[in-house]
Amino acid sequence: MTFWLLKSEPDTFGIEHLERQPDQRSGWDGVRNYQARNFLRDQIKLGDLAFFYHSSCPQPGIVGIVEIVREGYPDPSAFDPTSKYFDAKSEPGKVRWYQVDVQLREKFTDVIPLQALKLDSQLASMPLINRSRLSVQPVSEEHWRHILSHYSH
DNA sequence: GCCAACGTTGGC
DNA sequence: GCCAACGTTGGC
Repeated sequence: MTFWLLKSEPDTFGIEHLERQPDQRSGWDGVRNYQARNFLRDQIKLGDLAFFYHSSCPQPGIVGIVEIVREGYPDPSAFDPTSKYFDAKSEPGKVRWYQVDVQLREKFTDVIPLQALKLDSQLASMPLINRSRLSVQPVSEEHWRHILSHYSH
């Protein structure tokens, strides 16, 4: 069992969008970074939990928890010319990009702001804090518990 | 809108 | 294989 953090822009797909999906469940598509892809393809397992993180918005931060309900499988949006995630270099039959399916487990009543997490020395080693532009990242169990016990209610 | 971080591309 | 140019992410 591993913990994760998944970033998404709320203008594109925020936790409110997930909340409105049938069964509050959705594919996590559009990841176009190889390191993030490798996590999706190889490491994220059924039943793993992930923080849902809102980026590029007025209040960046953690907004809830999702559970992985399907492990890595090819992201069809890479092959769809009408998709904003279309990848012209993806050859048919050669899968480059993967997604998982997530289901909403908890929507926090308040955002846990990035601003607060950055001030917490216990969290300084999180990729969220010290590594830019990684949209899928592991969260240690220690950090997971720390964030839940100190910042969510 | 700016710009730092950093990943990708392509010429050599 | 190096590295400069370029593109994207994402906080501010």
